[in-house]
Amino acid sequence: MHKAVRDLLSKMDRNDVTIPLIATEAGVTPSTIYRRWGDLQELLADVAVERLRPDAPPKDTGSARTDLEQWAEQYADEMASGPGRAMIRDVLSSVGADTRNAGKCCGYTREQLQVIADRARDRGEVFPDVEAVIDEVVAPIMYRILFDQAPPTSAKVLSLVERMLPARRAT
Amino acid sequence: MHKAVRDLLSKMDRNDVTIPLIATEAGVTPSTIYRRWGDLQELLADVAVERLRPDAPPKDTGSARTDLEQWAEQYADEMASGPGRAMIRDVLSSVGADTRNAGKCCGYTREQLQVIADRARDRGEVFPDVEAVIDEVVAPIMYRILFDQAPPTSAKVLSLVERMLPARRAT
DNA sequence: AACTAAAAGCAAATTATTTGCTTTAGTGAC
DNA sequence: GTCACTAAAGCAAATAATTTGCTTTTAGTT
Repeated sequence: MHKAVRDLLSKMDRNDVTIPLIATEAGVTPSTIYRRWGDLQELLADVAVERLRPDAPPKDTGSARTDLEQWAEQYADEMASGPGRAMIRDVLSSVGADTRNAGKCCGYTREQLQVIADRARDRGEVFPDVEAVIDEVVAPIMYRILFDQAPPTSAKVLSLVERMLPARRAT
Repeated sequence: MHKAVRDLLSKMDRNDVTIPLIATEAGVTPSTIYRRWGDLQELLADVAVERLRPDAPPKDTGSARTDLEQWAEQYADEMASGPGRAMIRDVLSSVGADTRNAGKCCGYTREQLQVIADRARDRGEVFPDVEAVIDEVVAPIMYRILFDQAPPTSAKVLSLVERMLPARRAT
């Protein structure tokens, strides 16, 4: 079912996919989908959460600073892209008891940052608390993407990272 | 029309309001609404943006620090409440060309913060740039509300504010 | 008053959603 | 292996929402 949705989303406008369409694509009857998910919103949210799950830990670039820089830039790019924004919207739009969907995404981010933080500790580097990174790097990026006309530039993302970390030693 | 939607939202579950219902409440035919707004999402977004517009400038409490503290606490409370969260969701869910809706909300916030900043300047106080306040206070609050299980506590909000401002002099 | 353009009404056609009932597929007991 | 039993899926009819073409009203202009 998830595959059918992904296929359709890649082929057509997000506003044109309907449950009967997905059912046909998946070779299934619509009522099956209605009974399992309730409505399109929930199904799309489900698919979006899956697609937002990182498929690999952040790249190890040798230092916490560059790890975080690269991770943050990639995160910002992915989330600010058309598909990225659509997925975030889908996740946030699923109603009712489900703060769980959005919570999962936040959880993925925490896990990724924790990997970077653990590596930093293992190297003996100082590194801020993951929650602080969420407040000072992740949150501003996401806020700009969701509410602002222009997504954060690469320079902006880097400046957020710099603010988190101890001053760079002169080369 | 907006009034009809507000009345219905106060009476019943958000997931049970439909366009035909709103049309009846407003004494209007459904096709009128479909033609003007396209779908329920857009109409709800429209109403939500209106309700999110502040009805007064931030209270003048005598100092930039307390102005910002009080504003931030009220902002966090309103946005984290059930209705607040629903309105944010409605605003973010409106699709298509409309980053405009979310942009308006961001604009309201900017205006409010600018009032506080201008007052601070008039008093001769130092005060950070509004964009920095958005990054370091507003964004973390909103991120926690949208993605985290628990909304930010009052203490958390205050600590975000403190970080923005020059150290408080000992009394 | 007559003309015009935009908005609203109306109703038929289409499409999506819900629901009761039937069928199928999978699981464990014997 | 076969027989119940359960959970999920199919099917189809009923209901509800959405779209659309066309007519009517409304408000503004001459």
